[in-house]
Amino acid sequence: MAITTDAIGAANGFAGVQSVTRACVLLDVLARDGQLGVTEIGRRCDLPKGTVHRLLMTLECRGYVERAAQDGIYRLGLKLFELGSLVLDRRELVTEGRRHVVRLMEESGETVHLGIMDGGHIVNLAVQEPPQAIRVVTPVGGRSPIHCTSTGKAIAAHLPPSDLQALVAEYGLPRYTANTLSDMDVWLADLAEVRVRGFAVDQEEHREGGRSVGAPIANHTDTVFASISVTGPTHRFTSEQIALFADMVCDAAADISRSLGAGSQAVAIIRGNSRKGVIVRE
Amino acid sequence: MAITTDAIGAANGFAGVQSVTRACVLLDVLARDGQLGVTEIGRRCDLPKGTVHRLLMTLECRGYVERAAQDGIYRLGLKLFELGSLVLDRRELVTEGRRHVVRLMEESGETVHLGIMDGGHIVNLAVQEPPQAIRVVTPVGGRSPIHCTSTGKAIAAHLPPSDLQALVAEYGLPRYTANTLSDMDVWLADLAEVRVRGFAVDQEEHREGGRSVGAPIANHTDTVFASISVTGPTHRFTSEQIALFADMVCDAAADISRSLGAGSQAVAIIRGNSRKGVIVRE
DNA sequence: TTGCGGTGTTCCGTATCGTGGAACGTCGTT
DNA sequence: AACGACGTTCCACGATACGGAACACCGCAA
Repeated sequence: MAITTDAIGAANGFAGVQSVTRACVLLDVLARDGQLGVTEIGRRCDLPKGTVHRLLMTLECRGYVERAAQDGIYRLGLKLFELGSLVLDRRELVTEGRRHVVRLMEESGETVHLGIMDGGHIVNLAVQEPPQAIRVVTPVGGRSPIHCTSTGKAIAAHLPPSDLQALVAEYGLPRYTANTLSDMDVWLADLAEVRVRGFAVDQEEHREGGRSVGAPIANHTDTVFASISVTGPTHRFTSEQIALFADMVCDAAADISRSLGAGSQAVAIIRGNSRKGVIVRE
Repeated sequence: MAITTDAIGAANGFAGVQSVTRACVLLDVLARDGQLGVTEIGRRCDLPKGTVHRLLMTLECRGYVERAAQDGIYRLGLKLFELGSLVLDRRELVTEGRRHVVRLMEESGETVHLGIMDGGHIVNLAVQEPPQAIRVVTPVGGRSPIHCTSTGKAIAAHLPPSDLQALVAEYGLPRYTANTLSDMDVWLADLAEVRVRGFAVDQEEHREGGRSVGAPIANHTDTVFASISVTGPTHRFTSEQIALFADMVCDAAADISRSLGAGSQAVAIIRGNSRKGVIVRE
């Protein structure tokens, strides 16, 4: 499937500056498919060779792409890494959250994710994997769906209904496993439960054999904008374990929120009204 | 000073696609100065408001920039973080090197840098800081000069003379401290010494009060392309300590090179012909 | 309230600029 | 030697981005 120039929120007519949009598409293609030649890139995004070549040269001048010395194969450049690192530096969330992420990993012995919402998806800002043999691996910077992960649902639960409608209208509730909540009403009911409990649970809704527990993080304006979660194989996520993990995750989320300046009432909401147990689908 | 649209290697006439180059400049400005409004960005890169606004909207559609909800202030977007993370995933160097970086930090008790050369500078791909109170802090993704850091000199020492000439012709040997080697001949002599010893030493040449020891890393084509170093305050880098650090750093560099598939003769070169001591400038 | 200086945003005629097809040079393979 | 596939260069055309100016909106001060 060719990556198109359709913009993210292009319901309106604005398509953006053509060549800039195209340059972005080239980067998307390189991000998805690794390293490619001019012709191949042209094929994948329906552009003539000449155009692709010109755009790539421009991006190369700026360090956004680079090419293997001999064969003229292009790949993403270090400039992107440089800019990407700057993005995180500006987000106190990561500096504040990192030690909690590590501690939570050590406490739980499972993979910990710290995520933020961006354009209908969850972006993993930090990941800490346990030294376990069987563990979940998700790359830093990777994106996860919002409707079937505990990080996603922890945030979604605190979004205004209109935003949820808009999100679902745009992305739908695509099915990943047999357990994915792909019905709007069921999903909304689950989110309501998340609000009551204070934490979200993903029971193999995203990946077969994987469960996770996540809690929301609020900032100084008392708005939920991020979340933290532990993830692991189903057999280590029994009802009792989930209850234990939930306590740890909520504590961590509350700590991070406080250190970001969230008010005590927001923290109380995060911690949930009741810690009633989770019914595990066996 | 306004950031211009001059390309990196624009000795030739090719200036790139105008709007793409401009978009890159906008990102550079945002990277340097944090978050800015449309007018201010326009001022800093000499573009009319309308143009800046149109370009920013395009970049926003793609997630390369984002804006605070209320005030229309732009900043770098998470898409850049996403792409930046991918750049590293593709570089086996980082996955192979990270555990060595951590081990070296623990062994030495000092800050460890893993760097690669890009466009006349060293980019720090990984940094590990010790839990010391006094320590060197350099952000991941940050750039360092090549002529006055141990990471830089470790790589430069194994570059062909013509490349060195070209680098100096373009960037010069700017002085950072009183110790900076800013004379070409002196610098080349230092690099020759690096080749003999197998490791490079920076004696407050980059930062007042900071010393570092670095060794080159070769890949499967037996080409030096990266380096690893320990950095710390001068008082912890005596002649004896430097000798100890040098052993550790060279071992780590050799290990990483081997795991990247470097041949044994390349590793031998990296390890240097003689480990004769370093004369410390007091 | 009424201005004012500062934003961000939109508009539209113009000519600049990017476009893309086709031709070229250069490999490696048959 | 001929082919195919690649990256690169070229150039006339016209679509496209440009940018100045007008607009809308705020917060502030008089």
